Amino acid sequence: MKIDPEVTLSLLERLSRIINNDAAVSSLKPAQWEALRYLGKANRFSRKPSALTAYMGVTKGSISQTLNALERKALIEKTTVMGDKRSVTIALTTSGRSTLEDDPLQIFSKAIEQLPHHETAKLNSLLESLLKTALKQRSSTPFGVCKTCKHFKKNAPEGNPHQCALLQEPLSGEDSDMLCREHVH
Amino acid sequence: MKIDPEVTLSLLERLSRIINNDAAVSSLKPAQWEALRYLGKANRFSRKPSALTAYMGVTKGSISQTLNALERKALIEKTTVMGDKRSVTIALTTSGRSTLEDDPLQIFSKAIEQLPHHETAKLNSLLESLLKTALKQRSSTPFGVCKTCKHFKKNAPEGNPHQCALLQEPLSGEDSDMLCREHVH
DNA sequence: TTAAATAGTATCGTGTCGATACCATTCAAA
DNA sequence: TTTGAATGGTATCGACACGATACTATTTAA
Repeated sequence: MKIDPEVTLSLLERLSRIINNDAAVSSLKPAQWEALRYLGKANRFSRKPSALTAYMGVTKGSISQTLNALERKALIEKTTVMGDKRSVTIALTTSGRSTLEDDPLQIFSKAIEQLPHHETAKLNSLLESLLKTALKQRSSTPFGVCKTCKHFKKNAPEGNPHQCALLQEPLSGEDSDMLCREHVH
Repeated sequence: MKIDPEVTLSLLERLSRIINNDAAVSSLKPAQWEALRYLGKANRFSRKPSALTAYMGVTKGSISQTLNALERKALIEKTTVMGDKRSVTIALTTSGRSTLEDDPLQIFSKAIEQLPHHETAKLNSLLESLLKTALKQRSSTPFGVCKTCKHFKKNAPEGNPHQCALLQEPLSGEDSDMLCREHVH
């Protein structure tokens, strides 16, 4: 007996709509939520408009607007990075960080937590394979965390616990758990 | 060891964005695609603006606009239903039906088809439980197909193969595979 | 030293969404 | 039977999201 992909597709579609529109009620719009979430877990090389552009898969113009909105609401701060005057680094404000605590997406957290662990792992790998399929089509990248990256050098010799071999930058333990735009498996 | 729901959440979030924005490229916008998809698989009691409103979880004003757009593009047709002059029934045009053939969401179909069947079933049930959690919060309904409904009377006596006990209406075999707003498990 | 690439911003038009106001029609209750 | 509420839809407004385009400033390469 053949299982119809339609069913799965349909479930994904409805779930997507809900996740993407959670914001309708709250103070932030969907794109703003997603940007804020990203900025909350991206490492310092990746808290930039260009990285966010790649992550969200929209044009830089749109990102610029979304970031403007977040800045007007005092949830983020932009600072021109030293070394390259064109570039901008984004930091969450205290207010931004506390806003993230009330993420409407958390209603799903409980549902996910209630699943048996091995099922969660299974779900993750299935979702990941779907995501990869889609990302491949738009030649985008999955944005993993440093400690699972090819360039991650654990316990690098020079004082700092770890290091990124690609960017030649030290990584703290906390850094290693953050998303990076350069992530490679 | 505890598995972090963050990971699952993050995957769902990105997947949602992609699914919800697939439309950016194509001729139809996300909301229009979703409405068209729904209308393509909803039974005759459910091809109405009010049912679509419940399905998509947005206000009737928004639905009205989206349907206007689809009508302008000649993908659907509205006809006032006999019996209640306020009510409207929507039908896909030939053009609408052929548009559905090129649904951008189909890139996922292949990925899903490649999964082992028991995994697809597992994925479905996991997604379904997540969806239900979210729908419960907004006191909405899952919109199942007739043949899995409490009100479904298989092989009803009166000539027509099946029947809906709630609406007291005959159901063809094809009908029984369509979505209904009245669906109850 | 100039040309191209890069990082961002600004502006426009279309679409989405909630909110509100509105219009018929149907239904219920007095 | 009238009359008032509920129902099913539409129209319009303002905020935001998005792609497209045009633009600026800086960096890099030739």
